Amino acid sequence: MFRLAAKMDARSKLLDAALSVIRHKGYSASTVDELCSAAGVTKGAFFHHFKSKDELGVAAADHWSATTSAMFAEAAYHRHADPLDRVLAYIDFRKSLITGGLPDFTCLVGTMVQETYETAPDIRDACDRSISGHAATLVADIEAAMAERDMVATGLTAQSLALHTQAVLQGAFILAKAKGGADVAKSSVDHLRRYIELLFGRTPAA
Amino acid sequence: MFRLAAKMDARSKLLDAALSVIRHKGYSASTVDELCSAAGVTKGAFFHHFKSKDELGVAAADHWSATTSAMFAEAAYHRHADPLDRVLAYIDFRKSLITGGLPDFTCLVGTMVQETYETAPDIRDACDRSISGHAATLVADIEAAMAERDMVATGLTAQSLALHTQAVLQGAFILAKAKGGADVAKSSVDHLRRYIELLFGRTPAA
DNA sequence: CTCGCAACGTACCAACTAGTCGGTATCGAG
DNA sequence: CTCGATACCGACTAGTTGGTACGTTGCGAG
Repeated sequence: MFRLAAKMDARSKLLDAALSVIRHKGYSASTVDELCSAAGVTKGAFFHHFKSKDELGVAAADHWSATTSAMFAEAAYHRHADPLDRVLAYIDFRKSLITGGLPDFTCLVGTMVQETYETAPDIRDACDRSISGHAATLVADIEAAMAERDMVATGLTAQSLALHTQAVLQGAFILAKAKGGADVAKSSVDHLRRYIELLFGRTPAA
Repeated sequence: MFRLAAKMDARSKLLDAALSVIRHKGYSASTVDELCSAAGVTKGAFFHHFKSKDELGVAAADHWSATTSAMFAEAAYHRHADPLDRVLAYIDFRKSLITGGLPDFTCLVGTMVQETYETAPDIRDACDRSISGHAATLVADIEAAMAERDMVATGLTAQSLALHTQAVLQGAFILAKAKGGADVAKSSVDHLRRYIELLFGRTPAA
């Protein structure tokens, strides 16, 4: 039979709990027991669904990718006619997401990859898939915007600019965590927007 | 008597070891035992110098600040006559540091703050001091460059641009860790340079 | 209904964790 | 020399860690 999960099963509860707990405390400091109690599930259920803590880490990153990509796919910034407008609207959308508590708007995979890039290659790969996969959704629009302005000869690639947007966002989250507030992050996103406006020859707003 | 430390004492060895071990495995995953054996020191020495693991975390962040700030103070990028040239040379310098293995060029405090921003306020503050303090060393040059071009009215502040440079660097490190290579990071630093060139009305090189 | 299997729950363990505690070595002051 | 203080050692502990063993429940197939 197929698995429509009308009722939330232990696996889903664990994955959702993982997103929250790991974003609060980091991956290593998140214990299996804590993950279980946050999910309202016993340890037996945990190791029934995941062979190890690391396997949950991979699944959590994949779950994060699925959740966020669904959210961005539905977002309104795609509706602009001009490709550059879509890119700028994406940035604005990202900025609008920076609200509430730090664990609510920071990135799970950005946090996890810092702790696991050397010790858990599977998790690192899952984090890379998440970040690079999301960046890839921007490439087409950036490429179209570049083509309209024959910027191809500049040596600058759409792929590299797409990755740069993610770097700025990840860095903005780190600064926000260090300073304990969201303002720095928003300000950095403003700089990113201004960069793209300047790059594509549009006069910055403010 | 004053403490000239002709011979490396246990405290210094522990701090140096901490920089290395934590950059490899993150803060939480770095155990006290491992820190000790990496430093060639016993556990007794550890808890003689530090009341707790968290206290070492704070000391490690401070030690990182001291080490890096000494290095940047001596660097050649200060020697340019024009303030904007100094800022751009700083960026080039940062890019030139991105070589070798990932644990060698990534940032200790950027790694630590992600794991501890909620659970260990003392460590978070130490990380903030390190990042914000380093950013502050750029403010004067950015301000001078802005003044020369009467950019003050734009609402853009030197402080915010200085912090943005750090955000880009931190984000570049995360991307590098995710992709397992330094190239993404360098590319992001190139974007940062181009932004500043465009912002200050200088034609980008490549 | 029975069978079988996936989805859990409970009790448990070996290894590891941060931190302690009594002891020793060294060194400068008096 | 003695005295005291600082630096360091290493065995120990109480609690925690990821992971296991085994029992129970529920549910769809035949």
